[in-house]
Amino acid sequence: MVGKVKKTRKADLTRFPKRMDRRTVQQEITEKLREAIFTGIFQPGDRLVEADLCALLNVSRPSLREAMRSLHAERLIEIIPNRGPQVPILSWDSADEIYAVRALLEGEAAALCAELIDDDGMADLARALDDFRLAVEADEAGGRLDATTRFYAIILSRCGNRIIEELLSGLHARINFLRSRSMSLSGRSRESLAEMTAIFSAIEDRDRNAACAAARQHVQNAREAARMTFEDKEAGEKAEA
Amino acid sequence: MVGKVKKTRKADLTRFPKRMDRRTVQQEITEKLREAIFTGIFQPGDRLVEADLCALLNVSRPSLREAMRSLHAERLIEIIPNRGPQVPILSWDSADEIYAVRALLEGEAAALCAELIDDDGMADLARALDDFRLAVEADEAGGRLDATTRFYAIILSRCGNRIIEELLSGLHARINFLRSRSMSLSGRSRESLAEMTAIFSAIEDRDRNAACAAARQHVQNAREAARMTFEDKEAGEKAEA
DNA sequence: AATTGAAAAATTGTCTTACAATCTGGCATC
DNA sequence: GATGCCAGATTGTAAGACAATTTTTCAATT
Repeated sequence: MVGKVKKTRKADLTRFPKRMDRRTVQQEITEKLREAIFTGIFQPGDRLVEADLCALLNVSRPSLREAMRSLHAERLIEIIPNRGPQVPILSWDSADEIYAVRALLEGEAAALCAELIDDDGMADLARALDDFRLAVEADEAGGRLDATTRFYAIILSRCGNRIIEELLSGLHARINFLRSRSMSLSGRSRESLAEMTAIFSAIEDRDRNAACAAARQHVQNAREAARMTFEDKEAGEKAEA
Repeated sequence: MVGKVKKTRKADLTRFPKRMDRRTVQQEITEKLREAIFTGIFQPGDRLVEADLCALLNVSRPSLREAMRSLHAERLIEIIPNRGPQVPILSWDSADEIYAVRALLEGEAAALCAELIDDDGMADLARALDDFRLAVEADEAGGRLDATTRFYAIILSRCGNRIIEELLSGLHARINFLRSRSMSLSGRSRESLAEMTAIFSAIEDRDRNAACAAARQHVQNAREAARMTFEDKEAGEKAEA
């Protein structure tokens, strides 16, 4: 056996996807619940009662609880022992910290993207930006959020660093409800358009530093908008009490 | 009811910890398994068979599977459908991406720390650095890793941004086995000592930019050391085949 | 009227058992 | 040496059960 040479070479098929389409029940639950939190069907502070969700989703408790653990590790829910899971109420301080890290990571992503993106990617970016422009002019909230999400997804997928992509998508999920709230502030979408255009131009020019600065600026402005909705909400709650 | 004013004000006790010490079974399992991966008891590529672990830890399968979902969401294990969980084999490309993000985040953490740390924190940092120096001079591998971990934990806990702390501890867990490997390279610990001293000095001087640069440099050097152990290992594996 | 205390109900944490679906490895066959 | 098939191992999922804990209800008390 030693020193023997193989005559034919075979492909390493160990990593070939066996059943790509098949998704497990727990995966489906996790995705559905994540989506529900993401879109605001479950509001911050809502408790997620296991029995209710099992009945709703038609799954067993063990499967549901596994999904809960996944969401908990993603910080999309918090689990208080003997009390169960609930959607966390994000303080402004925490949200602010998330915006700070977003600025850092999105700046880096834009910079890397400026160095790495190809013509295909630029075409995709241009299309997303155009869609956003159209949605702003037509004043369609849904279209704006969708186009923004696509715009960023393209940058993240082309920045050459999957870890950045992974961390940012986690952070985005945690403050998504703020994004939809602040994006509806009057005038915010036109500012957004200008900022995103700046990012686009910098990437088009392959200007690493400009892309970083533009992306950071965009996050900083989004942070300001979010802060305003936070203050509004707190004022409203005080008036209520 | 409307317009009525409360006569007395009571503390909001809803968030008071009811039973701080009590930990659930699933929490304990998760921590034990995380620790086992962290310390290398489970090697990359190892499969984690549910039945075996249940017997080992004396817990039921549902509890174990919940723990697995947590670890999966933390990317400490991967779960292949119908094949089960296993410790991921990190490619150099992935590790490299992690080092890039570490440089970004640890640089920012050091910068923030330089602005925020108080005298207590500096004293803690000085102690950790001293311990590291002693461990280097005594050539104690365990002591070095321990002191390094403490040094960084202090910086992270004092940087004022919990998200950075959270993300970095996740990244550290994923490349911990590389850290212990590369830290045993000859001469690496003396370099580390110099780099950590530079970080310490910059923070002591409250020099934001210098702290950031020093921390980034430290990560870059650690990356280089890790790359070498990767090449060694690949060469070794080729020779074996 | 507000507070306290205890019983009742709801909910979670955990284990056990069960079984179908899928993967793995060995054996016979070509 | 390749192919096909069967048995064993392992995972995915469900259902049932029960103790521990929290929350609610409601009457008794100050």
